[in-house]
Amino acid sequence: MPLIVLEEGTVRRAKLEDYEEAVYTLASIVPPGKVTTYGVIAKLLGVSPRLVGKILAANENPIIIPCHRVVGSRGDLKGYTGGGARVKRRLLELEGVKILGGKIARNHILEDPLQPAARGAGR
DNA sequence: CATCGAACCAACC
DNA sequence: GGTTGGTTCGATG
Repeated sequence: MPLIVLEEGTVRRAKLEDYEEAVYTLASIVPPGKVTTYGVIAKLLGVSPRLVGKILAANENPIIIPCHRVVGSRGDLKGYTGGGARVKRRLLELEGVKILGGKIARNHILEDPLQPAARGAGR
């Protein structure tokens, strides 16, 4: 069972709009200079990574939603609407994210936005 | 490392 | 009922 939303005693299947809030929130808590992945968000919300992408793609608040801070699981930029992945890379670099060979350094990827700085600079 | 194919979840036609 | 999306992962060359 994917997800059930309760509303005043009413149950229904989860809609994309129900995930929007969660996805946007997770994306917005990602600090500058760091990024998260579609897979992570998807896992946290219990949805498929593509859904996350679709939500971010359909986000109506690209300004308050740093959708460019969401990248592929392997550090790939993947797509980005509103200019293309080209712009995405530029934005991330401006935030302080290091990108090598078109891929983001692993140390910039937050595997869990809910637990930032899981290991600090480490090791 | 690059490419191919299969899985996921919901929306759309 | 079938296809598509800002994906992901495993197997092969």
